[in-house]
Amino acid sequence: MSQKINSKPIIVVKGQAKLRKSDRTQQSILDAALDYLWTHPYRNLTVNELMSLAGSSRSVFYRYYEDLPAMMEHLLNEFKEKIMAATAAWFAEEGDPIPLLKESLGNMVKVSYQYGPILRAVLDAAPMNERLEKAWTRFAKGFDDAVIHQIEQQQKSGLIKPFDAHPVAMALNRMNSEMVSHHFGRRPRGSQKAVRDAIIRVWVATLYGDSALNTCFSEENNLTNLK
Amino acid sequence: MSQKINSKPIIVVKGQAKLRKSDRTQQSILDAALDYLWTHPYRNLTVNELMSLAGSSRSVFYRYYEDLPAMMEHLLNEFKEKIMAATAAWFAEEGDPIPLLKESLGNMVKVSYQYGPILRAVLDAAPMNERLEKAWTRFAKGFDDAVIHQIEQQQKSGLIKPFDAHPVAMALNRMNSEMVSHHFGRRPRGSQKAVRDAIIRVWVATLYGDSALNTCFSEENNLTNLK
DNA sequence: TGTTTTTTATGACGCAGTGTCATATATTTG
DNA sequence: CAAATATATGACACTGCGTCATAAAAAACA
Repeated sequence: MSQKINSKPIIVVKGQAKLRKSDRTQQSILDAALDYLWTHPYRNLTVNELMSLAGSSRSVFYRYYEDLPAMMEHLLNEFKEKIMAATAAWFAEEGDPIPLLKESLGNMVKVSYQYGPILRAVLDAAPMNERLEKAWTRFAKGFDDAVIHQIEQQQKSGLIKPFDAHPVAMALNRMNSEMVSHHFGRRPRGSQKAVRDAIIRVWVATLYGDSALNTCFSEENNLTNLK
Repeated sequence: MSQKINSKPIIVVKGQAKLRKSDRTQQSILDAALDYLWTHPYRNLTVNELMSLAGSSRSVFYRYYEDLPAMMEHLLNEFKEKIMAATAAWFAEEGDPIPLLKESLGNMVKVSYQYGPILRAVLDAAPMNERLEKAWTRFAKGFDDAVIHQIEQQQKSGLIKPFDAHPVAMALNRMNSEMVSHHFGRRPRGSQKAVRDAIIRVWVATLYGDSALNTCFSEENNLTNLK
């Protein structure tokens, strides 16, 4: 069972916000986890190893998280917020859908590049643990539903040809997560541009046709220049 | 370490090919594994559980496989052969590429439908074990390379527009494995037709453009009718 | 067939990692 | 600075793994 942690307001000393000990400990655990996951696979992470890096004894961990998958779920939720904010454009339903889709996918790639190991570790860990698997499934389904809705909306207005949006949305989303997890999940990371271009190509060709693609890749200048 | 298993020729009794005891034991292990994986996730499979189902004691298992991931690698290799044979058409480089691609993808879906839990279990187990992860990576890379080659070939002949084939091939292949693993990996399985149509749509739109798609889904009759 | 040789199966062992205590030590509060 | 509360610790039992020495059996030989 995960324990209750005191979460009273922080104390302010000399104008510096001083966090509670518990908050600092928790942060040191998360920092250690991130550090570790940038260079090692999730499967090799043990509570012992993690807490040595974090600078506390093993059993302290269980005061903060039920187990490692629970900690990963925490990291997944942080990632979720970032990715939701980053992809909002296409879902906003106002403006030209094709540039908006490009923007959303580009931002998705950018955020994933930054938080790569979190996504990778979650994807790696999910099949090992029922709770985390469900958390990931919920996250993915939320995304699927949003994309399905968007496709169906634009099918009504004739922008997208009619087809069963459900499996296509799933296919495209799974492709995205696998691509970014594979390319950005561990150092050295792959090329952001190559991944973004490939993803945009597949999405745009599938949803809007290859004519839209031409406009897409002829004027590459309007994309932030990335290495 | 995995042990050496006697592999002398089989004995024939009363016209019936009688397998060695060791062969029968190994088969009973694989059968039990398959039975199990149709209804339970890989993460819950223990050597104890498996060998109870197979009808031998736990340590017998280690005479046949180094560990569970090694057994999964064995199953992956069986799957690999089936899927290679099933998708040969598009790679054969003779005939009209678009119907051939449709055929290959359709067969891929059909075979995956049949051996769903193997693929799912391999994908689930791979991140837990370095050896199996490498085996899966090798398998996936082989497929990627074949698709890359095929795309580049058809780009030269002008059939496919020019773009970086590498990440696109990867994206499409990962999409495929995630889709079939998700839909066919456990009972009740999803609709074969929905998955196949979605996959074909994305591949054809991406590689050959949406004009090719029209020909594709207007004459659905030439596909074997599946539920 | 019966006997020897080889193959296959078993239960017991030590190991690594987990999650949970009762207890000790810090930290915050008044 | 003392009381109250929150946090950290080491030791414990438990599960599943992989490896033995040894027992049982199947196959080979005669």
